[in-house]
Amino acid sequence: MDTKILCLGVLTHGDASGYEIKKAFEDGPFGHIQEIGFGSIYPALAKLLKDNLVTVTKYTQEGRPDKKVYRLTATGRLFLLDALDEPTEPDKVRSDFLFRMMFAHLLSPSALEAMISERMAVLNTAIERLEQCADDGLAPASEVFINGYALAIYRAMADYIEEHRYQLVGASLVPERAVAE
Amino acid sequence: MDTKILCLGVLTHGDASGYEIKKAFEDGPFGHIQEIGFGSIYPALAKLLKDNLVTVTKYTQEGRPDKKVYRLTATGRLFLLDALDEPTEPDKVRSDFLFRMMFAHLLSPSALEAMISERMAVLNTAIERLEQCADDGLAPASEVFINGYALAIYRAMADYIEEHRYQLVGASLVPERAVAE
DNA sequence: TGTATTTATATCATCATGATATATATTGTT
DNA sequence: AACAATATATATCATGATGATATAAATACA
Repeated sequence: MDTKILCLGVLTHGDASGYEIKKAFEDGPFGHIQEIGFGSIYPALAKLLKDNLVTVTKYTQEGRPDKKVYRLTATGRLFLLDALDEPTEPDKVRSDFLFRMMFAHLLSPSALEAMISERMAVLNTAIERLEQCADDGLAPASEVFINGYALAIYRAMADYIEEHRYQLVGASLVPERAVAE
Repeated sequence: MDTKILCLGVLTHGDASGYEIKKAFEDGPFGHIQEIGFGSIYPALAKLLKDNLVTVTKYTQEGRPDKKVYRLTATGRLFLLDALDEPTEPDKVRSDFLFRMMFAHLLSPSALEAMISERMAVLNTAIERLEQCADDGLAPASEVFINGYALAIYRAMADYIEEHRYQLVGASLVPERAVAE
């Protein structure tokens, strides 16, 4: 599932520029799937254009750079559908936070507490935002499903951390006791 | 948080070869943090060695290639501690599965059902494995915390999908109804 | 007996990441 | 009103990650 397919996916929701595609993976409907950067998007769009999977229209603007709006072609739509038929790759996760928790016993209790509190703040912000857009009503079924899924996971994370954080902080305070037993 | 730091982290648990470091990120204690491949590990170990953050001992074996076992140096340990003090980067996720769910309305109901069922099977296998090693007892606090965290998330995913899968399959069966309303 | 998996390292082309450059309009703050 | 920060918009670059491939033999499994 490379950036080309991700771009084609966003373009099924309507024509878009590279900038708008990135936004779709930040706050937009694709926001909980993954992040992508300009360094991936612009080369991907160039390749898609070369292979006639998208077309482009330039809008010259005063002051700002030309806005290049891309549109899916019929070939591009078929290409996406073929990609969706291929085996689903397993989810990939990269958690800096969990890596740090592996070394809770090497951190000072205050540093550990700060990390956990910061993480809780991030999670609670995400939860609040999702709870608000849950009442929008008119979103398509897939978006409702994904927003609910993300909300369920964030809640599970926050609940678990809240309930078990003192196990970690306790272990960091009295490591010698665990060894003695 | 690059591969060098990840390798140093594993080496705090004891000397290891590149092969063993990879295993630690598959089934081992670092299994829920992220995946790394040989293509990242071997160059990272070479750089760590050059910077005197690790040492290496070669074990010549008959038939097999030399096993190169790496050991953390005092400098390496400090380097890791410094890295843990830097700001925690946000978690990164890449979900091929969720991307496909965004296009539930473009898939045949049977293909969609197959994807969801496969996903549930993967999740249930992971849950069973985690439930078994939850009874091990003698693991350090950090590993217990992370295993419990992973288990909570997998359960939340499986529960949510099980409860809401028919919303997606229903929408894929009767898309014309949603448009008409 | 034959096949698949595990042990073990290494390299390579391709792709992604994150930083940086450029330039202006808009919004927010003191 | 002046100033700073953010949003709009594209593009490139060095560095690093990914996944595939090569090599080779022991062990487990059918």
